[in-house]
Amino acid sequence: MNADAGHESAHPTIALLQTSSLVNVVHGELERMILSGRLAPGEKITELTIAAKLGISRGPLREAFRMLEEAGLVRIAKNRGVFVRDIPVEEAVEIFDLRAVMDELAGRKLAENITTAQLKEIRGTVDAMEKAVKDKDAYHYHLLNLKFHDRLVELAGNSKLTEIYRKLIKELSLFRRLNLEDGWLMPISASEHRLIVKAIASGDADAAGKAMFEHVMDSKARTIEHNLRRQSQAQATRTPAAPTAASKSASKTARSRFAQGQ
Amino acid sequence: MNADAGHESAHPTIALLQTSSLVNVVHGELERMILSGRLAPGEKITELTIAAKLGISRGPLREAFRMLEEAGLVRIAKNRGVFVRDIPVEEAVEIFDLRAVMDELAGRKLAENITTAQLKEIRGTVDAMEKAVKDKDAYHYHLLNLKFHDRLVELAGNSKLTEIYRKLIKELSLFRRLNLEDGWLMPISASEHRLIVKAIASGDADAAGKAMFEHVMDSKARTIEHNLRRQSQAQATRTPAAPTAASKSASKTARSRFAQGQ
DNA sequence: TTTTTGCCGATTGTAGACAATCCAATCAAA
DNA sequence: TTTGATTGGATTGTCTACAATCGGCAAAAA
Repeated sequence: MNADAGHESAHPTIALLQTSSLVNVVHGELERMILSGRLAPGEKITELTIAAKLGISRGPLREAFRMLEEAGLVRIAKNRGVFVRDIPVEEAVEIFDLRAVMDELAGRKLAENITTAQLKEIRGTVDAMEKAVKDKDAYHYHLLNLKFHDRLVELAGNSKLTEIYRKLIKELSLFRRLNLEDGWLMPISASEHRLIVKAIASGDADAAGKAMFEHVMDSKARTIEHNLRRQSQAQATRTPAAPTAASKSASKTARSRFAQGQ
Repeated sequence: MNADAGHESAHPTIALLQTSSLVNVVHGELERMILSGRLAPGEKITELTIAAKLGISRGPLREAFRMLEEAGLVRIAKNRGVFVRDIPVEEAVEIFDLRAVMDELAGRKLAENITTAQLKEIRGTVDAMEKAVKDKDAYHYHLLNLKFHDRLVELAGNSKLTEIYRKLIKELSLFRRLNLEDGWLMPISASEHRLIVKAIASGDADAAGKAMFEHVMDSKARTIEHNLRRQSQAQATRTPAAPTAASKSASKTARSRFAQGQ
């Protein structure tokens, strides 16, 4: 009977078995499939299909679905099934507004508490982002951008903030018009990241908070504009082309009103 | 084939059956039991007990538990069971900081968009709160205070903000030291509510945001102070009294380290 | 042709059964 | 007395089976 009651620091694979049940594993797997787009927004998820594919029964699967529902990634319609959620523009806008004040809070905390080692790490990420811009590697830039913001929020030291922030980011990734089909948003925002880091490094909480806030709001504006452009453009090609084919494919892919929030 | 496909506005009880499964009902019931304190923080919830009490099988119950876990109200420890979560002070502080910026956002939006009818409604709630203060009815005041803030956030018109706000409030109610044992916090904050309403009514977004922010931070400070006082006082009575009896009761009540977040 | 009605396959909702794991009490040994 | 192993009861994890519901298709009626 030494220090820890129980088995805190066992062998990693043992610890995994002790903490992870089938439900947890399946939940993680489904989340990855959804966030990667392998399960597309609006798509219906049939229990038996997934259960057979993963080689498990429906019980744990249904528990995982309930977790994903609470996380806002799927929608469960009684007697009808589970659908990957499709975030409407209005909700995306709301999330941006919320993110903005959360990032602002993160910026303020960071300006007050960040260490030089952490600053160095962040600068490294920004360097990598600028390199990705030079290489015109939009996908890599996208990943680095996610990492940049996630790390900043994490370093702010408020775990609840981090938790909610990540939840929102996951939901936002279901706003499909944002990142699919014609590549990721091109990095107009690259230079803003330098400004953010600079403001944080200066220790000026107001400036850092404002830099973060404005950055998110800019991102919001770009996303909306991008969305409007895509929408009108899609309508322009669809209307004169083949209206029947469009409605046909809409009913064919098991997309439905159940995908969106109520 | 008129307007709505399907059955939008059916008879209320029918609509209930169409949307609510056992899982939803049980989830709501458990949530009420937890938030009301009938299931206390740290307490273990045994599946069979609840299942028998509600007259259902374990399947839907387990799904409801997963939802509650994701909502942060319970903690599931593999092979060990479900425990009502006990929010530690540090987490409560984090929630307050987060709430502060969310309420600030709400205040700003309200200053820009609130209608006179809504203002009247809010003023009515504040009136009721002041009456409760006069009557020294702390419990009623507590309820009105919750309603006041909840309604303000709701009127801000950002449904995602509302959703997260409510989630945080629920979690915060599991910070048991906050509201139990020696009555609710006495309403030192009563006059601040008038200031908030006044700032919102003036249409000054900065002022309204600041008023909301400061109010939450004051609430945070009071809560921490209150908590520290309770803690030292509890220690003072416990240490000289009966140490063995204390440890005994601690093991008797099925409270455990699994109740808190990791 | 258009609408309606009844049926059938497919899918989900719930319950019950079995296997795996944990906790506590008991007992043996130092 | 304390430490360690063992064993039995209780509880959870998972699976399978059955009941309820839904959506689509075809046949019948208008």
